[in-house]
Amino acid sequence: MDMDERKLKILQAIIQNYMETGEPVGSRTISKYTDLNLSSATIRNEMSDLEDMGYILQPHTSAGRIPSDKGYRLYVDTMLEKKDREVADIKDLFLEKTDKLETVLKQVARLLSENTNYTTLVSKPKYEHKKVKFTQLSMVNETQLLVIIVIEGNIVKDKFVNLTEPIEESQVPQINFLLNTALDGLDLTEINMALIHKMKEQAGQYAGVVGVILDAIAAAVAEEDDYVMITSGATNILKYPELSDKEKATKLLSILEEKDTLSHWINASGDDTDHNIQVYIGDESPVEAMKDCSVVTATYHIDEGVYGKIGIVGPKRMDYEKVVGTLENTMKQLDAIFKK
Amino acid sequence: MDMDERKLKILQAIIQNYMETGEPVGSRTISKYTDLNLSSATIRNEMSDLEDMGYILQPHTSAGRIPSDKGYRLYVDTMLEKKDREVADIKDLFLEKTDKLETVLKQVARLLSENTNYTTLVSKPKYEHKKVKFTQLSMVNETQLLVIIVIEGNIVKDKFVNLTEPIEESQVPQINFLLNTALDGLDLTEINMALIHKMKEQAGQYAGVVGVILDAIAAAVAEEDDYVMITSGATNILKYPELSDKEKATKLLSILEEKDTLSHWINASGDDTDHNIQVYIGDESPVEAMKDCSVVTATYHIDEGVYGKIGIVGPKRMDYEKVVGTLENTMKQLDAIFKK
DNA sequence: GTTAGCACTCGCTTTGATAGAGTGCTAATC
DNA sequence: GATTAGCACTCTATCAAAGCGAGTGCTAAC
Repeated sequence: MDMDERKLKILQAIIQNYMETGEPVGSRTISKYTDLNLSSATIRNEMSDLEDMGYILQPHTSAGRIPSDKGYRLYVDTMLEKKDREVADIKDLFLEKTDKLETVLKQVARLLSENTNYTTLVSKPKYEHKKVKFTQLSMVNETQLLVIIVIEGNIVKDKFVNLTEPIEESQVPQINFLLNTALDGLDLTEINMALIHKMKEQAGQYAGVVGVILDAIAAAVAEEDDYVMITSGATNILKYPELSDKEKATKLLSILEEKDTLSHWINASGDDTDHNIQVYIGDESPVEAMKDCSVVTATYHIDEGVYGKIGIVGPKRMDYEKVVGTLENTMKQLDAIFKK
Repeated sequence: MDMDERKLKILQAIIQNYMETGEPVGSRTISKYTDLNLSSATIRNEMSDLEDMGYILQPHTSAGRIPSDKGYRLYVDTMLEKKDREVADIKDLFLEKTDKLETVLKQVARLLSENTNYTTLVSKPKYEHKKVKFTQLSMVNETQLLVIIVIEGNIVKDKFVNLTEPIEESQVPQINFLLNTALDGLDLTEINMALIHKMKEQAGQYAGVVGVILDAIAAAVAEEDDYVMITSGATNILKYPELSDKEKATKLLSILEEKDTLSHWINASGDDTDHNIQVYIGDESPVEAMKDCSVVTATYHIDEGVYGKIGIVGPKRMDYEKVVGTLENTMKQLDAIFKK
């Protein structure tokens, strides 16, 4: 038994109807559904075939059919029509290019979740392999320094350092210079024990201070894992009956609140240049609690090698056309903003 | 009709039983409940009185009684026993005093929500009336500067500034000095249009640059409102049947996600020195969506005049003793850490 | 003042009956 | 050979009736 044009049309009709209503779709519904003028009996035969092929399934004997994961997959792969989706101009959110990246990402997340009525995840960009642009030391008092580290992509990290022995204000510029010459152009991953050791040796009289500062820098840089996911519209989950029973909702919301699992997964998927859009349907997602959801992800690029991901989570019957379109548009806008 | 010892005991028994089970409490239950050896009939008479006085109410004619807001209020005001509550040492969360305040607060929130099984809110401290400690300019490239502002309490703000005309590296220290002399010891609220105007005049040849920088500083300082609430354990809400029906849960979780309303309320309540613990039962809370909850708040102090609030949100039948005790202990620990 | 006893109320659960949506199969039709 | 009308069948969802049980209020006795 193989697929033909008519079966595809019927499958599409089932999926579209199910997306709107969330109820199993019966043969009579499809029969009345314009275009293909077929009786419900014929549709029934075709549906029976589609079920055998695994594209749809029946919740119980006397119910209509709903799409299976395989059905959705076919739909997403071959039946999506691309239309231009309007998204409010992100540029307007971005008052100046100097604004905090985090603020912008939060607003993008909010925009997307309000626009789609699904939940939005945004991962802050990873900058593992970025280089140190410069560091800046400031003296707070004679035993405390403030270290500022600026990384490519204008990411700013700050850290206070308590010194074991007091230093003179006049020494600060020298130490600062020492640090900058040593760290200039270094990859963040290169700031490790070996480097710290080596630099201490070169630091001569400042060995002690420099050691403490480097430790602080390493700590500050490592801190990035701290808070890498932004979520918005988590409560949208509760709008969809198939996700909102207590047990599922609790699991989902917990996962969203924790952020750990998500951030691992979403970052693990790696850089797929070209801000490829990926669709994970049900079990295709590696996160157990999301097996009743679909997730659409996209990659945005801030700078060469600095990228993050945006994900939209909704029920399997989410409006893929809208979500994919909206994400594509958003990516285009983000790229335009960052590329300049 | 007035209150006597016995009525109080009965009320207490009702409340405690209801807290455990969440079910209306009947006269027979209380009758079997040790101490006061009274038959269910007597208890019934007393309960009828307590109902007339407004301390308890009946969901329907043939059900037991549940405490009213007034009942809880009496309980909280007069019947709480203080016991020392153990909370994991917060000091251990705090690896060094140099750690980011936000990180610590997040961990405190998490600790509290896990400890109590309720939802925890933490507001970041307001620093409206704090003074500028110093600013530090760094040159990124010839038309871009990085401004760092350090405020009392070691709060660090950063902001990139795009210049309309390029400057020389050698000018940066001079401008920096100019800024520092002018801003040193200023209250943040004093950084306003008038000041900016005045400073521009004094800045002579640097008027343009200084103006742009001051605007940026004003913007950076204003940004604080951005993200002042931390929440943890929001999904705990769903553990309590009286809060977890779809409608209530959606409202509550939305409020928690938005954070705006909460932050207004929790900050509006002002500084009540002595980290006073406040209990809001049901309607006593000004937030409509929380009328089925109770909220316990406490104030922590980071520094003279720099304080934030911690709130714990749960069902009205929350374990007030535990929550109040835990919060008191937590406050003591936080104070000990910050005071030194 | 306390308590035993009893009639009564009311929500929750179970049961059974019914309606309705949908199917699969068969036989007739195109 | 493909399509369709027709029918028996299945399964769920809904509703009412019945019974249960927890709890009450009141009265009369202790």
